[in-house]
Amino acid sequence: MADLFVPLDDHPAYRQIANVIEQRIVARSLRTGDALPSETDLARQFGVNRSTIREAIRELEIHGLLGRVRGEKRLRVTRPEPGQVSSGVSRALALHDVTFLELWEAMMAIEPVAAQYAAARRTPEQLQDLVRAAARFKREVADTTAAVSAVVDFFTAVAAASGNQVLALSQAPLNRLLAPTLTRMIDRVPQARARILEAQGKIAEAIKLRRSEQARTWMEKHIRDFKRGHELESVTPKSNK
Amino acid sequence: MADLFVPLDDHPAYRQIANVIEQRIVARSLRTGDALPSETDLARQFGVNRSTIREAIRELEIHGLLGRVRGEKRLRVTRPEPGQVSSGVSRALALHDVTFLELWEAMMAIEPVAAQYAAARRTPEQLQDLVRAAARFKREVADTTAAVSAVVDFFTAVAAASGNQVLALSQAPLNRLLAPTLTRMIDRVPQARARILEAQGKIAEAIKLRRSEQARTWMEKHIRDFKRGHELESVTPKSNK
DNA sequence: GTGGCAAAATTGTCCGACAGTCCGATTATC
DNA sequence: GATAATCGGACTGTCGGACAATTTTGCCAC
Repeated sequence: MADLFVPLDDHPAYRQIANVIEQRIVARSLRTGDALPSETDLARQFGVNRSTIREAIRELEIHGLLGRVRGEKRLRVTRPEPGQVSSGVSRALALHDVTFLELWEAMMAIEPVAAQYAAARRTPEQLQDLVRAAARFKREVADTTAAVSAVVDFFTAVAAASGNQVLALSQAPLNRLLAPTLTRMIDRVPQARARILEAQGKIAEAIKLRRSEQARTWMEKHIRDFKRGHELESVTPKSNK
Repeated sequence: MADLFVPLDDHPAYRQIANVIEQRIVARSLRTGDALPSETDLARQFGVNRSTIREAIRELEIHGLLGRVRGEKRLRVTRPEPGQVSSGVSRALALHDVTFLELWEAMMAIEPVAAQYAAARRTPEQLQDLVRAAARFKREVADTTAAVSAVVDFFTAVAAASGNQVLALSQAPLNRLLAPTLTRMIDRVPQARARILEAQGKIAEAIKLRRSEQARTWMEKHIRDFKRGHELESVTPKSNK
């Protein structure tokens, strides 16, 4: 079944070069923060033209392996940040026309667990971030855009507090997908804001008091609410179209 | 917490161009399969040099939004495939030095749920893929590399069968992280192979019979085994170093 | 050392060019 | 008439060189 030969694809020089540099980075031979040689120098070392180097660099830059600190010129090795990486994932998902149900199921799988671990492991700073996001929601509850953004930040803060980078990175793309749906929902379902407020309060409280189980079950309720909200919003298609 | 304004970094022309094209794609104004104009033509349309266009294109190509069918020259709009996207995520995670525990917790959150939905929704083809991966493990059980790859394929097949693209895409990066650990474990812990074999059998059976709960609990056991295996392997540091 | 300044280096962009290859149309062959 | 060989054009990958804008560096005075 599996083909005997794989097509040799990597031919383009810029891709090969990108791979070489990438391997250096993952092998830690080039370490985070190290500055890279200049493009001209790289071109000389690899024996190719600068244009070619540039295309290779672009690839790594996009993957978040290379970057420059604001206003600086020299390129240096950086660690890919969750936000950067996850944006690619969420765009991919958006293009695949994920349904709300798919998103919801994934959230249901991840968020409660994240909340549970957050209760167990959160640092004071992480707790503060989380509380602050909740406070922001409360304060900006009338402004839909700000409120939605606060909800997203709350989820992000919980995931960060879970002390698990894998969960955090898995969760990040979900946020971006949630935002549009949530915006509609929050506007059309009157009780949504109050329920979010309550849930965030309970979850934050549980995480503060290090009650893992409570954090988990409240997060479950919270997410379940989203589904109910979505259903309510869907069967009330009054004002659109 | 979140900054109110993002610094407008997009200055470089190649980035702006990339963004413009990207927006066209996500807005479906350019649709999957559509062929793009040639680089020369794009350069003309945007009023920039071809080199600049190339750098922009590279960006989209890497994100999986653009690609070319093997051996074809024209660039066309493609949908980012999970494999492509997830490789970025797993590389990012690897660079962040995720621990086995972090990985395990995430697997524990996602895989059982995926198995559960797979039992409910799998198509005959998906079932077949899954069974085939299990069979491959059984057959190649002696060859560590092949066996590990079969395990990964099994997980992938379960996730695909879940009928949930978000879960599938969340799960994909975990595989690549699992492989190295699993390789060591499977070699050092004698009973590992037998347990994997049994678990895969039970899970496949449950999915075949559409027993959601059973699929879920067996997957949980399966994943738990990994943790035990990892602990066993860790406290038996005989042959290395 | 600190500050300031001019020179050197570096990046983003442009122009022009060429070999290798893919595509489409034309022509030759059965 | 259908298929196969052929040819020219179009396009990509890569190259070399060039230039303005900005950053970094080396140096000098304080």
